[in-house]
Amino acid sequence: MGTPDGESRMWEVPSWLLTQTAMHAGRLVSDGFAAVDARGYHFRVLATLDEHGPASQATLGRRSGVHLSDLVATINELAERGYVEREPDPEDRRRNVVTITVAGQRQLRRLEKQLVQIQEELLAPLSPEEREEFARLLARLLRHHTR
Amino acid sequence: MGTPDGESRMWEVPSWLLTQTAMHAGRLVSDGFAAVDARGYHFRVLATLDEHGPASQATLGRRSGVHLSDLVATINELAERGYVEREPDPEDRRRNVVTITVAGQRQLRRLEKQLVQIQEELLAPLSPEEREEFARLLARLLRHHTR
DNA sequence: CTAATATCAGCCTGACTGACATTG
DNA sequence: CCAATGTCAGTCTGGCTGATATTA
Repeated sequence: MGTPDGESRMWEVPSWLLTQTAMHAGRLVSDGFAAVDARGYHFRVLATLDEHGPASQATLGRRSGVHLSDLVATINELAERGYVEREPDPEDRRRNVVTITVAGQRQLRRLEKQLVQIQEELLAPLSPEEREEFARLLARLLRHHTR
Repeated sequence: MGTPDGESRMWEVPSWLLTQTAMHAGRLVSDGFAAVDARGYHFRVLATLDEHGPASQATLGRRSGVHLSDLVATINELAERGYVEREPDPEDRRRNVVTITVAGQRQLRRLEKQLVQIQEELLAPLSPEEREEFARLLARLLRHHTR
């Protein structure tokens, strides 16, 4: 693949640079997570549970930004692996209370470690100052496009 | 959506900033292209045809970086709209020769115009110098991750 | 009756894999 | 027989939509 002729003009289009680079980042992330039998949603859900404690799926969805429908599958996967427990709430029988387990906390730490390493790989060619500038610019764009 | 609690720590993770921002960029691009009844692959294929002239699908795939399998569908769509013509190559009957039409060139110009406008929207909060720095950093990362 | 909650099935873009038939 | 070409079906991640059933 590399840089086929037809793609050459793309290197002047910021949106192209952005989405392409993001694709590589996405691969690094999903590969890194796959190495510990996880995927992106696992981290977000475990991190949210760890930070805020047990919650219903609806609350968890609101806090983590993961869609309710996706949350169902994610919690299935996490529960299968013993990283969370899903129990009916006796106070409101519509709800499931989801709780992170000790094994889940261990897994979260593994995921955090992976994430650090992934950032290193992703930003390898940039100096510390450039990395900061890069993050700063991205954050500004992201803030602007998320109201 | 905005910034739910569980996402707050994400704002320190460059890969997250990158993929999220790219998601917004991707939406801008596909919305902008959809406004002229197109999608991303259309631009890449039309631009390649315009730059290099008629080619077989295999060649076109190599030049544009679009996968052969996706190219089939893309050319179907472009041909339906009258933007390209697909004819069997009399010299090698395995091949189709794909040619951009005059209407296709008009469409390409529309897409290019959209693309310029999209960059403006995407980079709105950045100064000209910041935009350049941003593109420069992205290009360096992308080059590094594409061997 | 309405609202919240959980579940399930399905869609979308872009990149990609694998199978297959035709032709060189 | 092998290689190139075109086609088709299907996979994946993340973010969605919509329908449905249960319970408050």
